[in-house]
Amino acid sequence: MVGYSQSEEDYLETLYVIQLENRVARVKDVAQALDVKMPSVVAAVRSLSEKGLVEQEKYGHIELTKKGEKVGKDVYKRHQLLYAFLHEVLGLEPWVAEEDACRMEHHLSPQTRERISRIVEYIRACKGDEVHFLKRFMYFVNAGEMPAPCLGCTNIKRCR
Amino acid sequence: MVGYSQSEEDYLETLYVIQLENRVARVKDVAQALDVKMPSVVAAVRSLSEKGLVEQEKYGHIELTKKGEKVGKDVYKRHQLLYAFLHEVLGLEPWVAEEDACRMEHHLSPQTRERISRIVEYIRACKGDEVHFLKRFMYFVNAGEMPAPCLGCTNIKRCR
DNA sequence: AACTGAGGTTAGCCTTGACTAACATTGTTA
DNA sequence: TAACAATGTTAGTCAAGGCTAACCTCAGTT
Repeated sequence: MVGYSQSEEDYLETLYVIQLENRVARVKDVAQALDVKMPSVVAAVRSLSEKGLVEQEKYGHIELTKKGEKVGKDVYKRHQLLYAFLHEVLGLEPWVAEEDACRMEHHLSPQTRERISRIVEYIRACKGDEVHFLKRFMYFVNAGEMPAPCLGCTNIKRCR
Repeated sequence: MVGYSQSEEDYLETLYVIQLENRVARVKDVAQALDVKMPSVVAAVRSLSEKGLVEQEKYGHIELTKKGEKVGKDVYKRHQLLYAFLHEVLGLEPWVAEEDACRMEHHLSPQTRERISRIVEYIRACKGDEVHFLKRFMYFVNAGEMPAPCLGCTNIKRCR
C-alpha cells in the first residue's frame, strides 16, 4: 500500500478520463494521450492488470477495475484542483496551468491538497463580490506589482 | 539544454547546500543527505562530472563547477520558495512543507514560480499590518471554515 | 472466402538510477 | 611505522519504463 508510481498514475488517470467521456479505451488512444508508443502501453497494462487495477481481454479494450477507477479518479481530482488553483487563483494561462498540473499532480500531500482546495473555494466564493481584498490580491498576483494605495479605506491600518 | 532529471537536481541542490554551509562535500555526506548508498553517489558524480557540473579528484571532495552551482542554486531557490509558500501562506507544518517542497521543487514552470513568489511577497508585506483581508484569508486557509461575518465593514459590499 | 491495413503484441534492446559485495585508499592511532 | 577503521570505488545486478522492428489479429472490402 505504498502508492503508485507517476507513470502508473498517469495511465490510470488517462483511462479514467476516457471512461468519463463514455469512450472505450484502446491501446492506441492511451498511447496518443500520453505521447508514448503502443508497446509501452501494452507493457503498462500488463503490469497494472497484475496489480488488479485494469482488465483487458487480448486485442480488446482496456477497463479499469473498481480499485483502478478509485485511483484514477483520485489522480484526476488532484489534477483538477491544481489546474483550478493555477488558472483561477494564480491566473496562469490555461496551457501553462494544464502542463504544470500534469507534472505536479503526483507530488501533493493530502494536507497541501486540502489547503489549496480551501484557497480555490474561498476565491470562488468571493467572485463577483466587491470584496476589497480580493481585487487587490488578484491584482498583485496577476500584475506582479502592488496596487495603488487605497485612499477610502477606514478599516485598514496601512493600505499597501 | 533540455534540463536536468529530478535525481540530478537533487544531487546538485545537496552539493549547493553543503557548499553554502562552508562545508566540504564528501561522498558519505551526500549519501546520507539523499538517503542513498555511497556507490549511487559515486555513479551520479561521474555522470555529473561528464556533463561539466561537478569536479572531483579521486578519493577527494566533490565540488560544483560554476555551471553546476548555478543549477544547484536555482533548485535550492525553488525549494525555499515552495517551502515559504507551503509554510507561511498555506500554514502547513514545517515537516510537511519541507517534504512537499522536496517533491514539488522539480516540477514548477517559471511562470508558476513567479506567481507563487508574488503571493509569498504579498503575504510577507502584509504581516504585522491589520489588513482586513489578510486575517480573513489566513483564517480561512488555516481553519478551513469561513470567518464570521464582519459587521463593521463599510467598504465591502458583502462580507462572507 | 481471401486480402489488406490498422491496430495490438512480442521480443529484444537501452538508459536511468538504485543496490550489494568485494576491493582499494587514506588517515589516524597504537 | 604498521595496522585498522572509515571512507571511496568498482563490478555486477536489478527494476522501471521507455523504444524499434517484426510479427499477429481482426474487421471490412473486394
